[in-house]
Amino acid sequence: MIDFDSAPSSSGKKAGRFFATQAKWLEEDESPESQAIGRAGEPVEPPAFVNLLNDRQREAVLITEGPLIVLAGAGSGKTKMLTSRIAYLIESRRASPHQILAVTFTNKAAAEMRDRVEKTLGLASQDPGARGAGSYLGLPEIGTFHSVCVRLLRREMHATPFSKPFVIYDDSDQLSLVKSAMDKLGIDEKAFSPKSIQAAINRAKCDAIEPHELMPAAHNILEKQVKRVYEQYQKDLFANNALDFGEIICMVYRILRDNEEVRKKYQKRFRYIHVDEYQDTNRSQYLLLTMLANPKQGGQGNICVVGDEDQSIYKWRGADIRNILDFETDYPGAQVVKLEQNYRSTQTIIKAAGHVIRNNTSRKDKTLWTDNEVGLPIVRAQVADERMEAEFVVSEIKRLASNEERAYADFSIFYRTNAQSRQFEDVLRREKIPYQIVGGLRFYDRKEIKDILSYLKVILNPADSVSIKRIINTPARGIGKTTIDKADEYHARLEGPGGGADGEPRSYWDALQHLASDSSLTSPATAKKIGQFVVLIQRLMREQPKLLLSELYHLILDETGYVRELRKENTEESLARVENLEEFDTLLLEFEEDFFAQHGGLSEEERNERKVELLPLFIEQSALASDADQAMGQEAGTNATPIRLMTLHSSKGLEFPVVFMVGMEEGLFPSIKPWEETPDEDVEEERRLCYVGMTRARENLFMLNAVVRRIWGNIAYNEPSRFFDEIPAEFLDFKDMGRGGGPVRASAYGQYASGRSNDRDLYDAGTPAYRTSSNRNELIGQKIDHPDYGPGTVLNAEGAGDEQKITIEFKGRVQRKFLRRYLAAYLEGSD
DNA sequence: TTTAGCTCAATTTTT
DNA sequence: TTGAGCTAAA
Repeated sequence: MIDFDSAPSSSGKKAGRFFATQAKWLEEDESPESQAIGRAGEPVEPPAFVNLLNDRQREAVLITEGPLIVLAGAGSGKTKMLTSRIAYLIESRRASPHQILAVTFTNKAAAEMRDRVEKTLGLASQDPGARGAGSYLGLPEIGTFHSVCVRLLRREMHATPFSKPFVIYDDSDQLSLVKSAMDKLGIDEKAFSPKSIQAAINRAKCDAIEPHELMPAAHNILEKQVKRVYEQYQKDLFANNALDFGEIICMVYRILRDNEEVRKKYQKRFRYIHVDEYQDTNRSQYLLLTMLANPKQGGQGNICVVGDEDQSIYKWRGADIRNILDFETDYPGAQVVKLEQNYRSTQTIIKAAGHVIRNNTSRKDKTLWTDNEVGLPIVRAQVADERMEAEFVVSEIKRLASNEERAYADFSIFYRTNAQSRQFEDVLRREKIPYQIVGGLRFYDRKEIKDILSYLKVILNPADSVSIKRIINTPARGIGKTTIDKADEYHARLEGPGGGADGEPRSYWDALQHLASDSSLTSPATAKKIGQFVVLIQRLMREQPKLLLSELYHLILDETGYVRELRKENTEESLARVENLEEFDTLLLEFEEDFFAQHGGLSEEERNERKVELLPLFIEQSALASDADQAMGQEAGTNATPIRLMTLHSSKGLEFPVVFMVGMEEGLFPSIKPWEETPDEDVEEERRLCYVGMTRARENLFMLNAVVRRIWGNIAYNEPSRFFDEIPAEFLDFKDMGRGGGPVRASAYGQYASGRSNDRDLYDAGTPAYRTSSNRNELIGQKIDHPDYGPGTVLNAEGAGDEQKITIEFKGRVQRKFLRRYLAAYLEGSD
């Protein structure tokens, strides 16, 4: 039943004995109930860490064989269970670390899991070199879907279309390539937005659908164009030696599906597979897992998936909730364990959140409970507007910080959309309270960092046309649009039939080299400019093998004058970019140190030999890393632990003693358009988001709505969120400060069109922002007869109510702006 | 080739 | 309202 032969020989006496009794005991009875270690009379000594688990967690740890789904509620000790399980598999010699795979969705989750497995196994102190080294030193393969797949692709390069190291394209690189593909096909960007085509391609990739499998409806032009672009895009992607995020997964799936040798290798190797956040997996990830684990495909069937359908908030990104709901069908004989005890929050919070989520229909039967204190009621505060909202939150934070001696790091503010952060930032800055925006612009997404990374990518992989185009005129060297167009054209000719003399495909880089050496193709001046760029890149490529990564970086800066240009610009922004580049320098140095530390004890000579590995490794991690550097972006000079501001989505997986959920208003949260039909599933996803937010709070939870809110420069009167209605009053402490800002006027546009009524409503709600903007459209095009200017037409309207500004065009294309209230009398059909 | 003004769009974003 | 991206002028 269990193949012990491949397990490493037992080194410790205790482990060996444990192992032997364990095996005997498993043979006697395999039912899960009997597997609870520590039963009276059982002569088994389980590792101490197993006894630190509750009954359900322990059950999930001890069901090692066969498919297992763990439905883990919020705060139920899921990570503890998973790490214990992995440690237990190793400790009991069921598997060597090498045979264990665990996939997560974020680097952070992977890092935490690695860390905790090490700690549980007591390895951390003995072998500092093992830190973060993943499978190098016999630790389990723990990583994100993407990092695990990229490592596999590097190992199995022979099964990929690549012969040289590949680079990874992020979303903006991808968009560039989509645009260039559209350009090649002569598709007008105005007729079909590149972004929507990019989104369609990614949707297909989430479902592991290849271009030839797309079946556009006969009358659907958009779908037909998507198919064409997708085909071209894939060709270009591979010609550039590049992968996008979706392709990383799809390619591994296809390799496992089509290449029996590789499939068998990994099916054999990964004896125990774990998947975290299973509710967020998409179709392609599901198929990939099937290839590795499902016995129907030859897998060993030991797959443990952990998830919570109530926390599935990424349906819109391709997550397929069926994966979790259908697990038991996909894996017959699957065992189910529910972790329902919450260790995080007060009873009030857990019960209130439970009432909210109960309104969803598509869920499994699972009820969270807790032994914790009842705690304080949830504060539901109604404020006048978004400014008051920020003032109230900050004053509460100040009050709790002084009265209850809470650290700023104890607080967190969650909002639905990033745009909502501004009010809070303003007030926090004014009050000199340190704060940090979580999940804003990634460090690696900053322009200056992306520019330098593009240089590094081109040095590593000159076939990468997207990166070349990014840097060919950065900093400016007189290569503008005209020249780029010419180069594109020439490249297309090279690529086309009869292009490469030897039949080899010609890269963009090749085209540039030709253009530089043959001025008859363009002009002497242009050829010279291109030539300078080509020489620069060639020099960098030549130097690369001799240099450390950080030295190469400095060479790039020197040769391009990148920092010099920024300093010359001497604006606040450009100087901030210089700082980021310095930060990047530090990052490179740390990366090098880590690398050499991991391969500890290298001689000078060996170091010299291996330093060429640095560049590809760094490029890879920079593409896949995101929140590792999340600590950055903190305001300078605020060393104190900051208040965290983030979207509800970013809050998943975190917890805070005090949580403020703001902007709890219909239209904003749940995010719906009142004038459109919103499918129930969409509202359910919003509700899960609300559930996620609430269950982040340990002790105090505040939920706020503003009576008036400015959205996109328009004024909106939104009803309080329906989620308030779903929380029984006994859990709420209602504070109404809605009139604090003075009398509330009705909107300029009067009547409110929503079927919903709410007896907690204190005001006749006005017009939601979204409606105002449609009224704006009704206004545009209207005729007017102005006493001074004569007849004219409304061109545009900004703002709302009395302050609304209207642009009018009169005879002779004369445009004037007026406040609407001065014009009301002259407008047709005006109120 | 650069840049100043204009239009247009506008949830959420683990990689 | 904000910003990104693009067209018309310097």
